[in-house]
Amino acid sequence: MGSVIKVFIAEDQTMVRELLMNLLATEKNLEVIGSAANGLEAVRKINQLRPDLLILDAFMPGMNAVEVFNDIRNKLPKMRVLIISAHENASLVRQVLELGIHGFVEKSAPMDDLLLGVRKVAQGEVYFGPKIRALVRRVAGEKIEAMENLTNREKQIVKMIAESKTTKEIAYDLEISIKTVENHRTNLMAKLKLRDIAAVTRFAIEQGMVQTSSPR
Amino acid sequence: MGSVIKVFIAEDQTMVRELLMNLLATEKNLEVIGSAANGLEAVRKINQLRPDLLILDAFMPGMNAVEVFNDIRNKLPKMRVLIISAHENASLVRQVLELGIHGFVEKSAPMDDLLLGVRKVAQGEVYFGPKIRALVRRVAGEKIEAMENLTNREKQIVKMIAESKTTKEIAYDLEISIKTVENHRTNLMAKLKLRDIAAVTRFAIEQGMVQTSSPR
DNA sequence: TTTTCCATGGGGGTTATCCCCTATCGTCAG
DNA sequence: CTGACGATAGGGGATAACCCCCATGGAAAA
Repeated sequence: MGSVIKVFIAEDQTMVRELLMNLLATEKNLEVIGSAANGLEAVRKINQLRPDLLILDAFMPGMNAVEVFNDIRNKLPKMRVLIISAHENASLVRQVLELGIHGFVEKSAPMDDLLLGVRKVAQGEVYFGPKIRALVRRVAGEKIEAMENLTNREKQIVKMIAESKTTKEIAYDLEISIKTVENHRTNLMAKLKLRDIAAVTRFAIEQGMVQTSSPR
Repeated sequence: MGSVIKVFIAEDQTMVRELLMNLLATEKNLEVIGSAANGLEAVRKINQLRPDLLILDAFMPGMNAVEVFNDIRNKLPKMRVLIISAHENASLVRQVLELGIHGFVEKSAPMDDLLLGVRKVAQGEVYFGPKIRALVRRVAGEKIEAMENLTNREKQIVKMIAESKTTKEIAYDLEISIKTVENHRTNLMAKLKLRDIAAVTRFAIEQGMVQTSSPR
């Protein structure tokens, strides 16, 4: 590969964004062609600029990395993606693996690991930071597995329960009977081995399905 | 102030830490005398190095900024502290204000605001980033105030509810009658304007009273 | 083609939550 | 001293949550 690789940076933390831009400016073969500080801006600019490599912060205002990726993957199937994240979130890591994203580095990693990740992913290889590798090993099981056992309907209802919706309201919203919602609730709680609404709510928050600052 | 200000940086994100160290190295009057990537390491080194200015990440592995500050405030009462945070957490901002910390800048703020914050706090002034200022205005009233209106008994019970304890279990644990617990629950929910367990759970998590990974 | 899984709906019951009330006793501030 | 507040305890009732059970139709997998 002799040509220059066009890089786009999507990162809401100004400090990190600036650092990356300065850092990559000194790299041969790389050219930073743009940046964004939130998900929507990122999607718009990426579609326009069509970079070869996207460095994407895991959590940005509005959209997370997976949502951004889903919005652009079909339009730019050859683009390579490196996720950087402040948190080693098990659920996110799993989604990232499933989506076939090429790299994931935690922000607490040494700078060398970050640069290595950028270079590897830029060259078409795959790279995961040390903590992410450890997490992938450790986490193969646990709640993520339980989460996978939930049907789409059940996931939908977990979220609504954690948002303080009552069974009646859920039934109305989904246009199904109260009894069906009760059955789904019973089944999902059994699968997750949870016994009450408080536990379901904690689970949903942990999985990033709802925020603490939900309505009501 | 003609003398050189000794700065210590506590930040787990390597990128941000490196950026700050490089950035502050070019500042006159400032000298970076050390850094740490987690709370314990920070406390140890700060006690040893006795910096004049501490730049402290809000959330680090093991201890958060408030815990670190509480550990060192009495030993180094004249040290100035600037918090930097990726999240604009209402509860944290309130604690920070109460503790008399001198500055708080969000990581998504422009670099100019960050540098301004460092300079102001270093010079003995107070500085809060744009989003933090907005948050303080917006939030001065809402849930934080409500939280303050809770009695100790009520706070205790909020926590237990969010930990999936039933009314009966709470009554047993606190050695009071079920009816008293119900009354406390009713009162606290009215004060917080919450209508069900899911909302109480989200509130408790938001306030840092419980973790999502609670038992059960 | 069976079998398995999912979504749907219901019967029937126990327990917990949620919402009104009233009331006593002690403490602390005005 | 009086009034406000917090912690305690209770009555009574409506609704929601929680836990079994069973059944059906469709889709997907074996």
